[in-house]
Amino acid sequence: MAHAGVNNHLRTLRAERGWSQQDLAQLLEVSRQSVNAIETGRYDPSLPLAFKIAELFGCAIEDIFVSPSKG
Amino acid sequence: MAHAGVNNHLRTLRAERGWSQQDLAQLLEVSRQSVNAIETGRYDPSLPLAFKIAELFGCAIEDIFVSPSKG
DNA sequence: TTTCCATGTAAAGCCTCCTTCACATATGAG
DNA sequence: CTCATATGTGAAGGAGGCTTTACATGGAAA
Repeated sequence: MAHAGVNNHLRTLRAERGWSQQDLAQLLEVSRQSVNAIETGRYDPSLPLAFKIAELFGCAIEDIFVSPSKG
Repeated sequence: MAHAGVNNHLRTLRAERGWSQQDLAQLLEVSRQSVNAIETGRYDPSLPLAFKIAELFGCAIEDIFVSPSKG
């Protein structure tokens, strides 16, 4: 599979909280594989999932996901 | 088709600039039908397209797309 | 070593995003 | 009326997001 269109800091944010991918998956109500695929850059989350992630970490989508057009 | 997971203000922003759906589609490099489908709530944009839309209008994704968990 | 947990990944299947082509309606200009 | 523009939608197909099942690796602990 090709690279995702957007980079992200999900792994860092998750690690800061001491959560496993499984923990995060349950909080987001998605599968562990989905969390892993997003962290490893295999694909981007849907917009609703991106919102859910941002809400969980209490920040803006732009603080977690980084458009390639910006550094 | 069911309703999209996220509401948006795309139609308003586009109208403020006097752009047709076709105009906006060309600026975003997507089809006119995609713009229409997003405006009419048939589906959500992908995360990369949401970024592109936000960048075009010079604001945050959260300023255009509204998670249903918030009013 | 054995066991357990965390992570990475593959396959198959379903649903969503986005495309093109096509058609319908409405509105305004001439 | 005729013509052009703007919008809404349907169908079919390709690419991508997400699921479950399953297997592999690596590290920590006993």
